[in-house]
Amino acid sequence: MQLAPHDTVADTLAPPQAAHKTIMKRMEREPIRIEALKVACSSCNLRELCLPVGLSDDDLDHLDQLVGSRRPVKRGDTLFHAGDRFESLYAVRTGFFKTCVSADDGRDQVTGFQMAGELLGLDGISTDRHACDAVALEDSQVCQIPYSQLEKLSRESTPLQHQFHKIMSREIVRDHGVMLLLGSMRAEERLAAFLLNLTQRLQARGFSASSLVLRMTREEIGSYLGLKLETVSRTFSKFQDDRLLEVKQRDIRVLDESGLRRLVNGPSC
Amino acid sequence: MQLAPHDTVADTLAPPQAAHKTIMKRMEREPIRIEALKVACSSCNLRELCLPVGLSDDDLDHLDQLVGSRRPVKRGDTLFHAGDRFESLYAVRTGFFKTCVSADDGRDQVTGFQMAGELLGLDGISTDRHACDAVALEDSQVCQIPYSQLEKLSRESTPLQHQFHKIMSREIVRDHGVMLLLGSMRAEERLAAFLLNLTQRLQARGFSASSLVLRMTREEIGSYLGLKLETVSRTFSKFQDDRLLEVKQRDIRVLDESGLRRLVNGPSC
DNA sequence: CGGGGCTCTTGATCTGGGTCAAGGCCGGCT
DNA sequence: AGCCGGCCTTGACCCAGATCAAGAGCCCCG
Repeated sequence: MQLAPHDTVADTLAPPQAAHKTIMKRMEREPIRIEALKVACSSCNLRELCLPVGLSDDDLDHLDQLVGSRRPVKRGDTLFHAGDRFESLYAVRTGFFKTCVSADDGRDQVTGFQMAGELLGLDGISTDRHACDAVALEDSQVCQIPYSQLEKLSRESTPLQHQFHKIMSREIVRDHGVMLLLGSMRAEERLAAFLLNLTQRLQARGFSASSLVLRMTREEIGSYLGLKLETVSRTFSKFQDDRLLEVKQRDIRVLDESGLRRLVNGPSC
Repeated sequence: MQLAPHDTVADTLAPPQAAHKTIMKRMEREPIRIEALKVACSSCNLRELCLPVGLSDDDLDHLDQLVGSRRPVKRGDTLFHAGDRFESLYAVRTGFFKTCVSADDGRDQVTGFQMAGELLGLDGISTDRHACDAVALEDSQVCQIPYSQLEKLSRESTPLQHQFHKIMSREIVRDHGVMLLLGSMRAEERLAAFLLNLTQRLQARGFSASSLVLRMTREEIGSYLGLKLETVSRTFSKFQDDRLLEVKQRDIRVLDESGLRRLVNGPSC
């Protein structure tokens, strides 16, 4: 079982790096007017990974009106806190986030890592308050989607409604995959599953499947995987000894993907 | 943090035992005509725990038309399998279910236990196929909710749409709570959290908060909590030694609820 | 009402990953 | 450039929970 499929993603996606560079250049020229920078869903290169999947041009126009403001979030900043009033969902445009819940006694658990095209804030719908913190792990931009307007629009557009439901359902399926991982896998299997999931999502966004830069610390990986940071570090080293990976701090090169896959599926036996 | 809040439940709910007994009596008299037994959402004593929360009488009438058939599921029978085509959601009317996902290598993980008023099948929306098995742990009845009709109706009724979204979101929040449990709690804390969650949900349904009959085996509890059945059994025994519980096989009596609560929140330290 | 097969309990032992501790690396800031 | 603090690695040791094993309770069915 794949940890978090995201497998409805279109394969025909154009590599997003180029557009990203353009934006960056523009940001250098006009550092003050970032927030005014309006990019419509209809012309966004993430549309096949994000909310607009399967929408007609007409529906897309409506969505464009809804997704008004873009918002930069600096590395380390919190997009929303648990307990904050829930008003909007956020689609990651560029960058990388983590979400985490905390227990009363302060222990906390990373519940996910989100990259371009993924939605943040779905947990807030249930009680009108966010149930987790969302923190940017690098300088990022999000598109703000006012929830009441999304509900309104999805009453008018069947494909949008359908797509939104699919995204929520996919989050539930993903969570169940993480439960399987946390409940029944051993450290090596967990880390292998995690890496395969990351590379797969990066690949869907036009990046290399074999080399990646981790945006999170060993501790954050550990929290997500139910392991201590020392165990994560040791397991990385073991994978390196076994010629599955090349690890240099946060730079990872996958040398033997099928080896990782074997680890996840059939354990040692 | 509560494991799975379900805290939007109305406190004013009439105890369902009485109605349950009535149904049971009727079932004894007319064992063959069970399936014809039509109970509308509008007159269902679970309506404050189920999909109809917050609906107007008018909307309820529409929902009644949608939720046509009721279906008995015998103990041990599977309501749906992973991979089955997804067509309907199911609301548990009476009885008790577990849902579980399985890895390629056969290991499986119980992802939840569902009781009266809770929805089964939400994971199917994402790929049009169910992603887990749903198995009845006692003789049960479910209301079948054809999904396409639910989508249609929720385009026409804002409160229904809103309630449906809340239910999906609540499932996501619940899953995150389970991740916290699996990722960072120790055996005793996990079992205590599990028991508190169960008693809370039973209480919301009008049952005693202090005595319950487990419908699942030690192994199923263990799978859900990421523990082996021996550990579950030992932890029950320990709780009994510590005067927190009285345990006789599947009959559990909670002797010290706040003791359990203390275990979950502030661990030993 | 007696036998067989699940469950559940309990004991003995083992081990994967946690804990504690000591350095090393690296990037940001003065 | 050089220092400081946050990350990361690695070693030594320990312990919670897994594993293996034996037997007891309970329920269904003939």
